Amino acid sequence: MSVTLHDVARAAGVSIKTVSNVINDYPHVRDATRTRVREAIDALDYQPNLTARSLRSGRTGAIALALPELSLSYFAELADSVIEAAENIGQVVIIERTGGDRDRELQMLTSWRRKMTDGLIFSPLGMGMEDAARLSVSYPLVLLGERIFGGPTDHITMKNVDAARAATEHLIGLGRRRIAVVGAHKDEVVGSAGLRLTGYRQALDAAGIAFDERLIAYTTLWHRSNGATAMHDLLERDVEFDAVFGLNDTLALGAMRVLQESGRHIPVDVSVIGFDNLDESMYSLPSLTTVDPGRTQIARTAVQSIMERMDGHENVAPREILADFRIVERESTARVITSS
Amino acid sequence: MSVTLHDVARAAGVSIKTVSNVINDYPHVRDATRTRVREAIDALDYQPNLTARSLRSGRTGAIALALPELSLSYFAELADSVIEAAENIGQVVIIERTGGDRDRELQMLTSWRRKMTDGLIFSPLGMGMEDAARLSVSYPLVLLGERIFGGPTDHITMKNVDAARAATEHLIGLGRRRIAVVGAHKDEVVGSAGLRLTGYRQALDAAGIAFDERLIAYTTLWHRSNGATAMHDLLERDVEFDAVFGLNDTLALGAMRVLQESGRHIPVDVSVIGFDNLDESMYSLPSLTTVDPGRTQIARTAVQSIMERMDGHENVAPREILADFRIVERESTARVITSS
DNA sequence: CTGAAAGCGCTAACAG
DNA sequence: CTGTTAGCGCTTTCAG
Repeated sequence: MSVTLHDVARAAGVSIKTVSNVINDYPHVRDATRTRVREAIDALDYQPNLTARSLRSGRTGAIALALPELSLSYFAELADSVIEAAENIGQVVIIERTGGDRDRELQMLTSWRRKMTDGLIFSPLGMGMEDAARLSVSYPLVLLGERIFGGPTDHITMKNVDAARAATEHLIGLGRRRIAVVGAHKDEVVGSAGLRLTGYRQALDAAGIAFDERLIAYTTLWHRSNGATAMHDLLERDVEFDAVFGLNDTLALGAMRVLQESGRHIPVDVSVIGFDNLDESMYSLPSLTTVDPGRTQIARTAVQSIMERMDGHENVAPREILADFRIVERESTARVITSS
Repeated sequence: MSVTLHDVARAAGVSIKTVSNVINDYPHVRDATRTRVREAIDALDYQPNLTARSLRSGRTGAIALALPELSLSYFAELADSVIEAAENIGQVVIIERTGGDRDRELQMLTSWRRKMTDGLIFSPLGMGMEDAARLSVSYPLVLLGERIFGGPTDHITMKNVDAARAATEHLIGLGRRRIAVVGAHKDEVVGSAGLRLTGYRQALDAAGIAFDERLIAYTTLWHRSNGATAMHDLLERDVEFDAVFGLNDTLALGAMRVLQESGRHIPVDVSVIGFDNLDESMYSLPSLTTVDPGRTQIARTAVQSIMERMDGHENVAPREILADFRIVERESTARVITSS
């Protein structure tokens, strides 16, 4: 079997406590002893049993991350960021798929399997405001996303309204006045779509531009194909527009594609902006201007928050943290020099 | 603190052994006792401590999955499949990022953190054949991918050569004779690029079509933009072609894009096929014909293999398992009815 | 059919 | 500065 503290202790001719002290960098160990123990550890290739350590310490060193599915780019990149942030502080991440299904999300919250983790970073898609109370759990839980606000836990999300407003203002700053929106959800108030549409309207209002319902294209899902279909709708509607705000990058990419097929040139005829700053947006043709919603900050803060709640901050009031956003200017909104 | 076996035992008026028996569905428990214990469990909302169970049983219920990064769609979807497969048999998955870096991959193999898992599903990108011996480890390890063959562990991968050959034959079957390849790697023999190019050449040979070096476009990375750039190269090369084989979907998607911009119609002027069957290939315009490399089967088999190696099959000789592939026909290779 | 008790490998009081 | 010892919560012989 695997080598234990006892084996090392015997080999080094000390007690297991001393070995433990060396391993945990406990200061009061004589140098000679320390090196002797170190040698024994190396010789035997001793590796601590993390399970035993967990049982003793009550910590597992693992964080659960529950999200809809990794085949959605946004969540894949979110997971990547969370794993990286966790790794930086020596934690590992267990990923759980909910499929965006409300029942599975609720189930997740009380799952046995959660017991092997120190906390849960939870990104629901199916749950709504009416489920907020269910987030009251006895372990560190951090909520992500735009489905539930004002819940009983720390909530880390992006400045959807402000960022969408800034994105729209960016287009307005380019001289655009007829700005189409791709991916809106009918009658949604919270939720990414609702909040971002609010930001859009705020920017319009501030600039004195009238809101035109005909410029809004609705989709239920946010895949590339939905962006494409929405753009087809817009083109058929025969309404003029000189810019497009894709409510996320995937939509914008799909819309951009159809725009180009229709013979319009981006960014000369139409400027396009997205939201999410996915990796692939950097590589599209033209590259896509987008809103970086601060994913790494969200990930880092989420992990940090779990750790804080673990050691003593259990009773601090729930916090609402909004990550800083940033417009990433790329080719799709380049200023075009027109010869006059 | 949390409720333990003792608490339940006390509440039910039995010993902890009996409670344990009930929890583990041990058959020889009197019905009356069983229900009494069940009630106590419900009343106290008892949940077993998985860490303690792990310490005792020597199993953690978690599998590690080491891969380059989740922002690459292929790996995101692979991870999704592995998580799903693991979930089906009650295991969770810890994802580790290597960035495709050889040193980090080697490090992964001996990491302390691996100790919290029952085994490792390992998808290297930086390591090569010369590192095969490093895969000799004392825990269940399953190798994925095309970097190392004939190593000391179970290896699950796809039929790269056969599938690439079938993809090429699919194009030939459409009447195509000048088939360009996007994403080749210079002088590579193993590795996805090398193997798939071999399959391509086999199909050509079998059909009596001469290999033309000018139809091969090389790229180092396999992003969309690389597919686009490669296609630009091909077009500038001024060489005729009537079909494109993207060595993966991402490349094919990028290439398709540039083809369309150049005024060529897919599939009328040029047929395009990819490799990987990513989710997004279903939603492109036109939708992309591709090779489904059997990702779910790979994931399922990998998880299964870890479990088998855990209980007794330690000494079975390493197996090389190739998943079944399948051509997924979509619009990009639709047969075009030409009026003659 | 059920109970007592040992022990998985580790950490942390508490002694010395 | 180092050793002894008592558990963390569970499973599992071994007795009854």
